Order: sequence, then structure tokens, then C-alpha cells
Amino acid sequence: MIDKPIHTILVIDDDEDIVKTIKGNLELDGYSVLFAYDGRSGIDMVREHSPHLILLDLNLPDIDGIKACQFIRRNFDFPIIMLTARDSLSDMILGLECGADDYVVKPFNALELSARIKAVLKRTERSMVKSCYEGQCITIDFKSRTVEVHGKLVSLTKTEYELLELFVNFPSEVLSREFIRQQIWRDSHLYKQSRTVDVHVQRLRKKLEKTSSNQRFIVTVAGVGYKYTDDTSVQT
Amino acid sequence: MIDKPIHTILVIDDDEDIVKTIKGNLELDGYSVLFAYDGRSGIDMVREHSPHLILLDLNLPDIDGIKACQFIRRNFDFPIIMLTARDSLSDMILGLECGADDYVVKPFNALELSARIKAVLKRTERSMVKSCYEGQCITIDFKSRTVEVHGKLVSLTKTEYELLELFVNFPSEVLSREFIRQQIWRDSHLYKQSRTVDVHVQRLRKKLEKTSSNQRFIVTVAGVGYKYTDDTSVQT
DNA sequence: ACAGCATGTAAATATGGTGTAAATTATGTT
DNA sequence: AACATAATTTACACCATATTTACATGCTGT
Repeated sequence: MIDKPIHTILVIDDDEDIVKTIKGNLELDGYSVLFAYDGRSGIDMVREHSPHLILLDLNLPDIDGIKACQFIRRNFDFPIIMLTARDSLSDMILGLECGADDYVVKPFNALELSARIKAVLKRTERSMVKSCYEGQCITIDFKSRTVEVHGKLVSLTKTEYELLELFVNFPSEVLSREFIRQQIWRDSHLYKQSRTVDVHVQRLRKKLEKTSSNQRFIVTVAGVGYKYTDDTSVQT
Repeated sequence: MIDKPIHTILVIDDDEDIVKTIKGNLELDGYSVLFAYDGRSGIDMVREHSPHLILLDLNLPDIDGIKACQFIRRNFDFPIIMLTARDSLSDMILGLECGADDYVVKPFNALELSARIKAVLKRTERSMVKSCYEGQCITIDFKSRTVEVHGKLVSLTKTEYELLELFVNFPSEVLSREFIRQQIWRDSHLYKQSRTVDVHVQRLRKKLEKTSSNQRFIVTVAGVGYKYTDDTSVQT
């Protein structure tokens, strides 16, 4: 909690009410918030302030949100989360082909937005600096998507790998099933009370623990969720 | 992250906005950036600073970009990437007969430019030191474009060779189909969800593995892309 | 013009990852 | 201890993805 960096987030949306509530929420979370009500001035602010992350509405009054997104990506390359109504979800957004890092469907709740922001910041920050993770026993090379446990290579499927990467981004923090579901499956329809997350955690566990002498990397916190740790000393 | 060398890139372009955004992006990528707004002072800077790579606009106010490119190549021999609008794409550029190492079509996005710079630097750096690649089993002579597997010569087609060279430049790094498509086919319209890349990977595989005892050089990472490795020990 | 090879696409096949349901076991509570 | 609730395990059918095959077109060199 000592040296937590302050992140600047730029909100570009023409709905003043939404901007206000987002601003309020984000400031509670400790972010410094800038905002703009249209695309043009939004882009000016991007140029001027170099925010750490941009929340960009898809339906702006003056310019197309997707175009704006592409423009920002092309010219500045800051992480972007698109804000969009469910009925205007295009492939462009779904596949994040417009260059966005993530998207959130309106109306969203504060917690979901907050979670996605956190995840995107973690992801981009990490990839700026390091290309691998080195825990006590587990090593991950993000470029080759290679995972080693005690030096032994283990091959993971796509979801297993993404799951592990997610855990590693939030070390010794309890992640709820719902949070995990949202991060990895977004809104692809998984039955609300499906045990899918559990099953995948189990598959991942099996592969990770096969090598090492029954060490638990992913601990289940009953009634809450799962927690990853690869270190005796707990650190944030 | 320890010994990453700092590269100096010189941008020669008369559009101040473009220069600024390029500069911003490249500095984010960790490059040291110089710039010039016309050909004459650009060439002066080349002489003075010996940059590792030059981004050269085709349409300069004072001199012809192609001429400038040829001049730099003749007199200094630093790698050059041409920046050009789609409508002024000449054969000279397309075939890189002006001596450029690559070209990028405006407007380009930051990621593409970044990728091309990376690729050119890898290529030229490697060829500065070595004119061939020597893996555990595979040997490539870049000048003669010859490939040997376990000492046995295999003849590859143009695309197969370029594919292999691309892979070799990013050892044990997962390359997405989209990235491969961009690097090898540039923007020639390949159907978005065409399996062309796969097919060529398969053809390349067949030729490489025919010789050796069914060793996998190009591993497929399901749902993500392909990864090359010619070494039992995985190294970054 | 012809033969031969390279290339991109499409369709058929194979593979293996994925989600779910149900059975079993563990956990926490009273 | 007994119960209720939650988590794990197993099994399986389905589906998405990768691979293979085949083919039409285009290019090259003789």
C-alpha cells in the first residue's frame, strides 16, 4: 500500500451523468480522472495528458468510436477499454480487432468496470516491463506461453494458460469464481451457477502439481473463491 | 530486461504530427529517437549520429525519397524502412529495389510499425554478425537462401523460406496467424479467416521433418498460433 | 504455347479442448 | 455427530480448431 502508483484514466463519453458516476467511482478507487464529452476533445486530451488508460464510449456525438479507438491505438498506443451498449456489440469489438484491450457492456456496475480496469492495467504494465514471471517454483514465459514447474515443462491448454496468467497477475489475492468467469469467459453464456471454473482450476492444478511434491499453488477459499500463491511469504 | 540494447532510430518526415506520434510510440518501446523534417538535414543526421535504423518518408519537401534512400544505402548502409502513402506505392518500393529493407503504408498503426521495426532490426543485426543461422538441427544461409536439416539440403519455395526465416527470427515465441499474415503477405487481402497460413506451415513442416526423425520444429499452440524452436532447452 | 511448379481457397477429416451433468468427497455449522 | 452446503472428481458428448487433401489458378522458364 506504500508505493501504489497513481494512474490517470481518461473517460470519453457524451453522457454527463455516466461520466460523473464513473469519475466518482474511479476516484474512490484512487485513480486520477480526466474526461471529455466528445471524440475530438478526447483525442486532444490523449495527446496532451498521456493517460494510463482510456475509457471510450462507442457512440460519440462527433466521431465513430471504433475509428477513434483505432486512431488512438495507431497514434498513441495507450490501453483502451470500450464502453458499449449490448445491442451495438459488433465483431469489431468482440474480437477487439479495433485495437481495444477490453470492452464493457452498458449498463455496467462499478465493480465490473473496476475489475476490468485493474486487469488491463496489470496486463499492460507487466508486459511493458517483463516478459516472464518467476515464482518460487513456477516460471512463465509470456512470449512462448511456456510454463515450467521446478524446471519441468508443463503444457497447458489455452484456457488453462489464461487462467494461470490471470492468477499470477493477482498473487495471493482471492479471486471469486464470478470474477474469473468474467475475465476469461466474459459474457459467453456459461450457466450462471455452472461449475466450469472449478473444473478448469482442477485441470490446471493437476498439471501443475503433477511435477511437484503435492504443493498447492491454487488454494481454494471456501465460500469465496480461489487464491494463487507461489511463495511462502505472502506479498502484494 | 537486463541487457536490452538501446537502439537509435532516425525519423525523416516533413509532417510534424506524424513525427511526434511516431516518436512517442517508439520511445514507449524503448528506442531513442532522432528526427529531421527534410531530406538534407536528415542525411546530415545520418552522417552525424549513425542511427541503427531509419524511417524515411517517400515524399520529402526538398529531395526525392527514393533518391535519398539510395544515397543513404550507398554511403552509409544503415537499414531503412520507407514510409509511403498507399497511392504512391511504386514498384521501386514494392520490390525494395531502392535499397530499403522494408516499407510501411500510411496510415499505419503503432503495432504494425513496431513489429516491422523489430523484424528489420533482428534481421540486420543478425546479418551484421552472422550471415547464417545455426540451430541444433537446422541451418540457414541467408545470402544463398539455403536451408539444411541435419546437413541435408532441403529446397523451399519463396513463401516457405520466408516463413521459416520469420520463425527463426522469433525463436520460441508464439506468433499469431494474424502476425504471420501481416509479415509475409503484408496487406494483400487474404480472407480474414482463411487457412492459408496453416497450409503453408504444413508444407514447410513436411519438408523440414521429412529429413529428421519426426521432430517438431514448428509447434502449434492451439487457439493462439505457432511457435518455432530448434533446441531442446527453451531459451529466450 | 506448354509443362511444371507454387499459391490460395475450399471442403473433408482428425484431434483434442470444452462445458455440463452427475456422483463423490470435503467443509463448515448447529 | 449430523446436516447442509460447497468443492472435487469423473465421464462424456459436443464443438471448435487444426490438419489434410484436393483442386483451380497463375506464374516461370524453356
